[in-house]
Amino acid sequence: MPELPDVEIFKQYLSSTALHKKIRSVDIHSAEMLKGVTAQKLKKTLKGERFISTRRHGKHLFVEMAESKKWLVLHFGMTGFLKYFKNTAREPAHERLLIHFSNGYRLAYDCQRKLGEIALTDAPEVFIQEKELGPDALEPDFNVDRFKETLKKTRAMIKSALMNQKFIAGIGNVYSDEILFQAGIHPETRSSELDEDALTTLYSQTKRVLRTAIDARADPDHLPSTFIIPHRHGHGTCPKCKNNIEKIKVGGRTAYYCPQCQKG
DNA sequence: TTCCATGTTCCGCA
DNA sequence: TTGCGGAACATGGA
Repeated sequence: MPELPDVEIFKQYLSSTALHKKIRSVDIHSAEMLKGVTAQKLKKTLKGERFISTRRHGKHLFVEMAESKKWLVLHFGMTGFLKYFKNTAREPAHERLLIHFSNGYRLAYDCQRKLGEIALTDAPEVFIQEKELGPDALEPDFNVDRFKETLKKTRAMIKSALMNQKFIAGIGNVYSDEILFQAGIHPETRSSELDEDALTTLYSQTKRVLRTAIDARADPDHLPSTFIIPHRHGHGTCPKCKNNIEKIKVGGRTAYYCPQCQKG
């Protein structure tokens, strides 16, 4: 489930495995996932390089190269993840990009449904601007005033507004449900109708939920029992009031919420 | 077999 | 004109 917390974990994973190692060769299995760069150009750019640093903005991961100073950009769609391995037995099933290092290890970008994206950019800032991405949900500069300002100016349903990457980068379907549950706000509430108190609560819960998820390594099994995410499938019950969780469509996406605890 | 899924983008309508 | 909301996209599992 690659939303902000998941991508943060991918960033930590890549940083602790694949940095500073020489890239011997690159295999591109699904060239249609490359955006704005040809397979030939990407291979040529990566070959002989070393990754030296990583950054994350919302759901995008940026990996800097030592020589060219360019950045590899990875977006994970609904099903993407990374795997660093040596044994072919550990090779994932839907590799779209495979980077071979001179130490014999490989870094696979696996994306079963191919809704992710592989790109190259001169700088993360340039990419973020071109994509018109909003501020990262966890960046310190994104304070309560900017959060309120952003959400007051749209009449979209609050769940849709939280998921709009041009407003705030990093929140997807699953964590928007969690944030709204923790804040006690109904997902279909019009964003512009939220009062100051509701917005203040929503802001602090946005930060808290995302940080808590990162601390849990974005693993649903490690999330607090007070979270709704573990009860998000099947016929779950609310961890606060024990009533049944409702499943509805909001802006075309599946939303789970507690009708008792989340009022419009 | 049909439906549904955590992602973004595109198009029609208000 | 702008922005919202549903459909489409690619693929596979229930």
